[in-house]
Amino acid sequence: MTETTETRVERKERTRRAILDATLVLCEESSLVALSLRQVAKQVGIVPTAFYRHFESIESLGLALVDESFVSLRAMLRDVRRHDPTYRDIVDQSVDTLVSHVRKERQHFQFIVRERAAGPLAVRAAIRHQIELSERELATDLARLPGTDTWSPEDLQVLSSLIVTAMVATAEDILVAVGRPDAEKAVAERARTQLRMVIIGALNWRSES
Amino acid sequence: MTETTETRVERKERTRRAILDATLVLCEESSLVALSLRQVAKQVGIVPTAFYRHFESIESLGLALVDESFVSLRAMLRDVRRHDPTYRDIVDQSVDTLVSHVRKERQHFQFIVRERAAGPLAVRAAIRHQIELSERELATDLARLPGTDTWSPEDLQVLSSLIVTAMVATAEDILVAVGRPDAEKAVAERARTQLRMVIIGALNWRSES
DNA sequence: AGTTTGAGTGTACGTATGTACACCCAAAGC
DNA sequence: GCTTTGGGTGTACATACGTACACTCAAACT
Repeated sequence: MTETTETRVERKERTRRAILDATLVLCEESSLVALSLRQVAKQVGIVPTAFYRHFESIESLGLALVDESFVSLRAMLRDVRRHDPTYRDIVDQSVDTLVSHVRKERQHFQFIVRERAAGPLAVRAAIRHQIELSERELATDLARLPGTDTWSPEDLQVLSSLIVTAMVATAEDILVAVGRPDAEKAVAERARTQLRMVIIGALNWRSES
Repeated sequence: MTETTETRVERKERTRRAILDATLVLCEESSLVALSLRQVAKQVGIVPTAFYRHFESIESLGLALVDESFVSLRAMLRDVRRHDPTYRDIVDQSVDTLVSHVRKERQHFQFIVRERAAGPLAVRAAIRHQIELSERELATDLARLPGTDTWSPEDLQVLSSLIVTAMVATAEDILVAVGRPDAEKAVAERARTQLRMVIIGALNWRSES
């Protein structure tokens, strides 16, 4: 018998976490907009009305999950940045990091990918905003790389938007392929090739326009 | 008084259409998985049980809408193909065609974009399959263009997947920007730049690997 | 003309939904 | 020690849900 007398805030935090986790589980095969407060409560093991002690609506629950998801996503981006930027290796590193993070944070990625297109309006807006922030971060990173000296800020932004789009699509494909190692490898290989194509296009860009 | 005595199949087809249209309207601010048969019936103006005369479930309704949506999408792709392939103009043509088709078939695009990520399993699978077909079609088109003679079929497939991904993302952005002409222009301009970057990358590809 | 067919109706059910309200009781604060 | 606070409970209700079943009635078939 582990007699851990919990403090009040600890207990509250624990059920809050349980609600977030339960929602991620339930969202694996549905979506926030098709999720009822009662389903969540049942999954958590609390009575429906207790839900309101933590969130005022499913929508605000969703916003909390968006914040949480992007915390781990930013951790991933920091991982990518930590490695030194040799042009060839940066691609392998980035894709590998993406694959492993999607696997580790499967539920969060799935949540983001799904609610980005189908969630409540405020949730969709929040995700769009976060992705836009990521694009800007990537743009400033790209600006530090050799060969981008002559680029305009606008073109850098456009390029990073293209890269983020491709990586989001790759994350989606990994989620579909998860559990089938050969399919996962194929997705990763394709992502690497696409990134290289984009980089080559970028390196030859200014000389063209 | 227009006394058009309808034939029986005409009448059936008319309510079937009404159901499809009503669903597209209701899906504009929600999703198939959050849609009830009764909502659809009410919107159409029939009694709930009458729904079953046309579809056996919301899911099969969704599959019908997927088919329908991709008919118009393929019409768009035919439009793109009709124009002669000068490398510079092909980009402008394609993006313009995309923008105008998304505007004209707004509901269908919105439906596809949303249900692709959040719809019932079978619907998601159907959409993935259709997009994969589009990628392959694009790949065979690309193979006919000058400069791709030395390409492997795999690389062509990878390239067209990248292009389709970018165009899907562009369609999403147009849907968000719709009604704000300046935002629409910005999205179109960005899509053009991205397509050019990709093409430049592609043209310099074989010499790299 | 008489019969069959089938889209659409109306009623009826068990179940799930969001939320209001009064309640409990242990940790927190005095 | 007594009071306050607040997470969690239980009951209750109006509403919405999917679907079963028995029905109508005009077009279609014979």
